[in-house]
Amino acid sequence: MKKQKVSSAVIRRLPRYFRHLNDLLQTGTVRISSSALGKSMGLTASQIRQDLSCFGEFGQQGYGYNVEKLQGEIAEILGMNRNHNAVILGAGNLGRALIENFHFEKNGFVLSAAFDVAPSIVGTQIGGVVIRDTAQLENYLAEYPASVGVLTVPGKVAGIMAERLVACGVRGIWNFTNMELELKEDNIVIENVHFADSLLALSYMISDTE
Amino acid sequence: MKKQKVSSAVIRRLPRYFRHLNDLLQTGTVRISSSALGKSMGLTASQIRQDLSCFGEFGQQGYGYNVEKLQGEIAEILGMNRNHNAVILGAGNLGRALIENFHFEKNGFVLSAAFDVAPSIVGTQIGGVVIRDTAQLENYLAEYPASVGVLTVPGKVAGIMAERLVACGVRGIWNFTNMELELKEDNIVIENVHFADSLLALSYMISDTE
DNA sequence: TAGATTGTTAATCGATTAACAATC
DNA sequence: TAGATTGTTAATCGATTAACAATC
Repeated sequence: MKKQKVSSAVIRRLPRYFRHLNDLLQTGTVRISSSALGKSMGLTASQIRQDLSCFGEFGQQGYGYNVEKLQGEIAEILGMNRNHNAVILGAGNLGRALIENFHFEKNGFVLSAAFDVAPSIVGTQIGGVVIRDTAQLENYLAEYPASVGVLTVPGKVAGIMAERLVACGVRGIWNFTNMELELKEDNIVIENVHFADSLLALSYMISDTE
Repeated sequence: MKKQKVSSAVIRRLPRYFRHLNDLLQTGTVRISSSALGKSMGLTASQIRQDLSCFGEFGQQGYGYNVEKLQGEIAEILGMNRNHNAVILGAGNLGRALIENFHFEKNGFVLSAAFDVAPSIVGTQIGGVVIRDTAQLENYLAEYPASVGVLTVPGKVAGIMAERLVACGVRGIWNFTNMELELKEDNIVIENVHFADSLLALSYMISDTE
């Protein structure tokens, strides 16, 4: 599907396009030009056209882009229509926050299960999702494969759990632990959400002026 | 302190340097060369030296860098020694996850208070932090100023709460809501943690190969 | 001292911006 | 049709990498 090697800068902008197009749809906007979209997102019109041209021709001269169509195209590019399944490992505070408040389905994912080691919560439900025993991870994923594992476990077991997920055929790991995962396998995608890195960048930026 | 305009790419790498140097300290490593550090981080030696040269001269020819000293310098650059205070707005799942599990103090921050609107939790403590009534935000911050506000409130009040924080003198906002904040004020730093953007980037990357 | 490694300048590479012919 | 706006090619800008004199 991909025409060429797409740079990571472009990939990181795609979800923002999707989000902004969503907003436009909400407000009933039917069409938008690259320059108008750019203005609202703080990008140049050129950059938007250049970005989109990595994937196809979605606009029309003299008209611009149909918002709904473009949003659909970007959803497709992002892989939102592939019925990706996800499982969460670790139903502590953060795991629960994701289970209850994060809208997996709005992002094209089905959260099929969550796992934890604490007997007190195994078997309970959170936000409609059953918490299973981590010991059952392999059994479960053998029956119900998932493409993404969400790591919200304590850092010290992050590496082990990551390898277990990969052994079960997971293609990507959404890593919320503060550990840098180093997998033996190739071609597994790791997406880190390092809170500390984010806060420290903020710290730098507010400490800047003096 | 800053010698020049530092690019955002460099700023984003600083926390990673800090983290890796921490790991090296843990394992008792005393010195390291740019090439060894680069190898372990997946960067070139050139890039590391180039990055560090934005801030000063921290190495020694023929020797490399003293790990402890370099870590200290980067902590200083990141503003980790400035006794930044933070307050959390919204003690739902995500807010609680941050209060209980995120180590603000390891990143140079003091989490001084949390706020919520739910009468059922106002006045209680979570992980040693008192949950206060959001109505008291202005009173509290007038007495105990904070440099960063953490937004873990529902998206629909994110904008309002952000403006209230800014009016109270906050310099930066750590935004965990899925809203794009647009402040009236200039020179306020917004650091977004958009879970959806992160998952969608992962979705793209695992959907890539076919 | 000789070997190692820095900080920095120059070269290369890639990403962003500008320009414009094509065309709705 | 005339005006608007695309997709794409060329120009510019910035970031990464390479090279090397300085020196510990």
